[in-house]
Amino acid sequence: MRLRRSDVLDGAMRLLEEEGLAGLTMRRLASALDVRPSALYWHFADKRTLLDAMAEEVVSGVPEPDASLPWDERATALARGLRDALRSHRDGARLHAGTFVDGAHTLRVGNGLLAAFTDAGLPRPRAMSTAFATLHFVLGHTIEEQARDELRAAGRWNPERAVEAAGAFPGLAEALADFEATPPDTRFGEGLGAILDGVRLRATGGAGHA
Amino acid sequence: MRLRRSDVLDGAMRLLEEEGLAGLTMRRLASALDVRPSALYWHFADKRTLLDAMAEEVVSGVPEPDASLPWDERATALARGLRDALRSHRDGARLHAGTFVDGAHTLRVGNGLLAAFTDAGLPRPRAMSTAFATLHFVLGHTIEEQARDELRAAGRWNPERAVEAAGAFPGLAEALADFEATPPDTRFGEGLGAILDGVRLRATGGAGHA
DNA sequence: CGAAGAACTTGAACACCGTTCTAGTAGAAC
DNA sequence: GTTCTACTAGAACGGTGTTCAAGTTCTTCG
Repeated sequence: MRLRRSDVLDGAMRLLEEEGLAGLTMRRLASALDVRPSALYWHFADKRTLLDAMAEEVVSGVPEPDASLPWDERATALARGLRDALRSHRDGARLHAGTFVDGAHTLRVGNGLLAAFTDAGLPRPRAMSTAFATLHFVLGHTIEEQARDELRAAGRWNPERAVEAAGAFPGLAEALADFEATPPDTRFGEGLGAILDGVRLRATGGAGHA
Repeated sequence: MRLRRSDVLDGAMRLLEEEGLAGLTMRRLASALDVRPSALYWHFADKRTLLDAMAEEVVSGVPEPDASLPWDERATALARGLRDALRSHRDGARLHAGTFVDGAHTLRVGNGLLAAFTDAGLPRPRAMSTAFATLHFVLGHTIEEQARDELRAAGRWNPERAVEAAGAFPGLAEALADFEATPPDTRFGEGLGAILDGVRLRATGGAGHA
């Protein structure tokens, strides 16, 4: 019963769920697999390589949307699929940050968005920039979403400090209250909708400046 | 010549520039300040607290745009200001990720965007969601931008693997070439422009679905 | 001026971490 | 059944964040 590369990867994913990214150490992983730490280094050159493989594993879960759907539904499916994939693993977004454009599956999602936006009528370079902007929005949103969850779970989340800080700038307290009151799902949909509406306006020739 | 809290913070910012986030350790910081590590813990409860203060320091550099400007110029100034602030420090984006909505200055920028979007004509909850979507786009974009720089500097950037992976999906190689060919500034402007055009369309009542 | 108390630092230790190395064992191929 | 490869054990190296009792320096006040 030897150890295989896939065993290490699976064990790492399981450990991530239980302990979070900070608790995922080579030593803990080794002992969970009932093996000495040095054995892991036969299968993965170093921890960074293992984390990269894990990140790729996460994104491989994003389904490919039906090509017959209209462009906006395809784009929505990809963006939501990526968010769901990241959220379905603890610290999934932070795990993925930094390995962003690299990796076959990430590029696959990016390419799907690119196709959707060219189908919408955007010229190629603009469609490409918008596709990656969408990826960046999803990543940024999910990082913050999960960071919030993690902080709350660890008891490090102190609303009173934010409220106190709010007093220093006009309108901040209300903005904060609005932010707290709106569920992440809704905020995500609104942000994505703004981008898609931007594509719609630009596809019809009414391009703004930035 | 005692050590003050601001000395520690300044020293940490300087060390970040020289060594990067991974090289920023309490021991190195202490020896740079000519002090024993435990002395730092008088001024900051732990490393996390120090990193939070550093993140806040970074964002404090975002200038407040002239209130008399039209909404879209104000939004552009804030988004670009945040990107520049993050980029003006090594690993600035990664440092900031995870501490996102917290912090007075981050909320100040978010609030400025909110004001811009309500002035554009968006109803309040929608303006708020879009403001944070913009923040998330900026963060995601800059994380990837700096990660790329850092990987390239460390010699971990291998284009051939990405190109090889590109072969597996139709159209991927071209997308990748486009991505590489477009400067980050342009990509950033296009992404931001899409969001702002989305606001324009939505402000005139032509709201899409997401 | 001198004592009292607060502010701050030291030095040593604790329990971890990623990684490397040599020596050795188990499995597959012939 | 031997040989070669794939894989693992064990021990060590040089780090890491953090804690704590003991000591020092500075400030304040009688």
